Amino acid sequence: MKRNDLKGDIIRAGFKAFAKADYQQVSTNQIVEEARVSKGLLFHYFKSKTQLYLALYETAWNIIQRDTFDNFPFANRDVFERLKALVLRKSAALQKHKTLAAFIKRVHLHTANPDIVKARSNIYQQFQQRNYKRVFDDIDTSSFRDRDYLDEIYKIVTWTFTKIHNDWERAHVGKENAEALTILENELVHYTAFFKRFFYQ
Amino acid sequence: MKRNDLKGDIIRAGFKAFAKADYQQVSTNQIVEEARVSKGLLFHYFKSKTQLYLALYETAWNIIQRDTFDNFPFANRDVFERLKALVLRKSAALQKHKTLAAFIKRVHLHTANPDIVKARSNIYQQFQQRNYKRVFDDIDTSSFRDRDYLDEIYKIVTWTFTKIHNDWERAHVGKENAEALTILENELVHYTAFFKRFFYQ
Amino acid sequence: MKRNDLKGDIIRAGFKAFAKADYQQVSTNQIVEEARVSKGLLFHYFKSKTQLYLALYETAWNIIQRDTFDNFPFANRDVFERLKALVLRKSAALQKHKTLAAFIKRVHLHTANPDIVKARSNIYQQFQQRNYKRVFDDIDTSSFRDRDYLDEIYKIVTWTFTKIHNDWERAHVGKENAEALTILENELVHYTAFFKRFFYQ
Amino acid sequence: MKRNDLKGDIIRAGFKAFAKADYQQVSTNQIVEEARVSKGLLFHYFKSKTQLYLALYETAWNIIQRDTFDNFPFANRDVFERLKALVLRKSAALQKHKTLAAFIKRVHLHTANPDIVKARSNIYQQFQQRNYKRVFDDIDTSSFRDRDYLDEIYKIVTWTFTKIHNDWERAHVGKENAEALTILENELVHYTAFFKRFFYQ
DNA sequence: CATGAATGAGAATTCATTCAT
DNA sequence: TATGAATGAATTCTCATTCAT
Repeated sequence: MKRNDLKGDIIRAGFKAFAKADYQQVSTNQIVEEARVSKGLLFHYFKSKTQLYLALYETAWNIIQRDTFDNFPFANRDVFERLKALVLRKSAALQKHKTLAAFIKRVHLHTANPDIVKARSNIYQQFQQRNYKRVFDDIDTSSFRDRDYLDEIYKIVTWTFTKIHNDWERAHVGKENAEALTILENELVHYTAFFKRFFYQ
Repeated sequence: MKRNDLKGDIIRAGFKAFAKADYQQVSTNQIVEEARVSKGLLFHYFKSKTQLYLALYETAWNIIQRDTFDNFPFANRDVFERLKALVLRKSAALQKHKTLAAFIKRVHLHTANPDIVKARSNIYQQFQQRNYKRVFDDIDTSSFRDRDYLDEIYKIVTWTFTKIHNDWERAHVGKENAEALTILENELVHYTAFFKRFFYQ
Repeated sequence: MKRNDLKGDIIRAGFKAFAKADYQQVSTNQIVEEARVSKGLLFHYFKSKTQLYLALYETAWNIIQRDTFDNFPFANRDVFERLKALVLRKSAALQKHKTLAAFIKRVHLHTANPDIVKARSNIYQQFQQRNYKRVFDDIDTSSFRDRDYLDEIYKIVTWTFTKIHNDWERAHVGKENAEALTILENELVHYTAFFKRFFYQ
Repeated sequence: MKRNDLKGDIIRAGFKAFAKADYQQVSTNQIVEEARVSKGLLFHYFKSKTQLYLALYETAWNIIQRDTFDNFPFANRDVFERLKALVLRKSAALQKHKTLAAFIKRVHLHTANPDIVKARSNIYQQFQQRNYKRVFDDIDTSSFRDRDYLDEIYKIVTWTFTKIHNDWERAHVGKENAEALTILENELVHYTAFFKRFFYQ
């Protein structure tokens, strides 16, 4: 742990600024002032404002992912339980890191710069793929009624949970209490039971 | 019809520019160049870029509203039919004025400037109120089974139609054919029948 | 004649600065400070530093050309005399406008920016063409021994005079006295006589 | 031969960069990146960008000089033959080291920084003096018709050969074949014979 | 109503140089 | 020797707004 983590200061200042305002609206001046760092240092670590923005985005997902998969119940090899845990833990992580959550939301809203849009969706897809690879790894398929339709089932479950999560997020936007998470959990538990009933023997 | 409608030129150039790019992204220079008008004239008619933006927003809704209520079937005093017509005609108007539709969508996405956000939602609410006042004016309530619950019924119908419209819009974003409108109409017709069945005698 | 010719001030400051130092070495800051003008005004009149540079180059040649052809002895329809006058008057004009001469020399030395190099040589060629078109207009060819070789003769004379001028310029670089011009004139007179002797009847 | 010749890497990278672009145009960053060396090391070996530039210039001439005088025919004590050999071997050395040749040309074009201009011409003169001192050392003057005019003769020959070399260089700029060198040699041989005829008994 | 000259703060980025390790 | 973090002034260019005419 370095005494002077100026790069970290820049990153933190960047999250703070870009969580509150749009890419365009935030100036590199603001960031270096907030970070109490020279103008040059920002461009020493990140070769442009755009690169900084994208690096922050990647860092944000890294943090969320780390929290999501830290102590993840991989022991449970049931696919529905795993997906439920993924959605729930990711939501919890985002609620824990409010600045990151706000930042990520803003990045997704950003449409002005096409290069950013493209790079952002590449980064996002990479994280998604990596997550699902881990979640679907070493799944126990023995309980399934009909193993010929595993792919379809996986997709339907993934989409359903995603939709449930999105609706919940929209409904609880800005709210941060634990109660909201319980509501989400109940919803997921309900559908998990539903899926097991239909797809398991 | 004036020979030189320079204010109109500014407005048209504004719609064009702000439909393609965000508030921040568009410069007043771009607009006056597109409008082939002097810099000063823009600030003569609109005292700031923000005021221009908001004036355009108001103008956009005025145009949509004019189209919506031109030849509106006020003769039909049935509340469900009127609401159905409102939604349908507004959708048609937005499909007709594609630039305005794109512009309005962008304005609603804009979050950077809080003053703009506030003023925009005031304008929007005013239009909504005025619309519903006209639609609910001189309604024939004689068919209702129970007139004690009119308020609740009105709200439910309004919300339902709004939701149907939003879902339809998301599903047909960018598409512009008449077929899409027919789909919306069928949906609305279906629910109109439904409401009549339950709420009328 | 405007009281406040700020654009002119920028141009004069530009000539002064770019005559003393290379394109890169001169900052737009220096120029606006020298011209006592706001930063924005430079970019109001010239959309970039490069455009300013090229506009100055064109302006410089315009001035030299004006001086060269002001009261030009077009009455004399002898091609050799005209060419002699062209070279001599151009040299005199450059000696009169020392800053312009220094500026032009620097522009020709500039090799760093390929866009500038290309645009500069286009401008230069245009001026050359225009000059020669005027000089060769309405020439009296009756004295020529053999009119079949007019093109070749014109070229040889032009090249010879150009070479004489270049050698003279290199030899008298920086010197500014009238004596130097006399030397050039004598040289040109000498060759003019030579050409007439061989090419006229 | 050291394993890690980092100073040499910097020098090579410097030649490469400054051969392609002007002093101003090349950044120390470019050089250290090309040399795969840290920023600090450049300033450890060369205390400033200017000092690096001048050190490179001196190094370049050292290399050219080494090649020129390696196996130089000092056995031949005839002054004309020695001068001929000097010009010819220097030209050959520059054709062999194309990057150095390009670099030296650029340095000579540089006018922006007066300190550099001054220091560069000092270095150049030193090399010239040293060269001529070696060439004129232990010359056999016994063949001369009249030894009172040795100084003048030396100067005339030196200037003549220099002029021949310059003209040849301008005519063959960029060309790199051995044929060009032969042309230069023939020219020099011719004038050497001429000088001997007039100045020897 | 109409022009466009004029402003100046502020934007992103570059760069030679220093210095602690 | 060797690293690369750190600096901050300087660079070109943008832009909303004002104002005299």
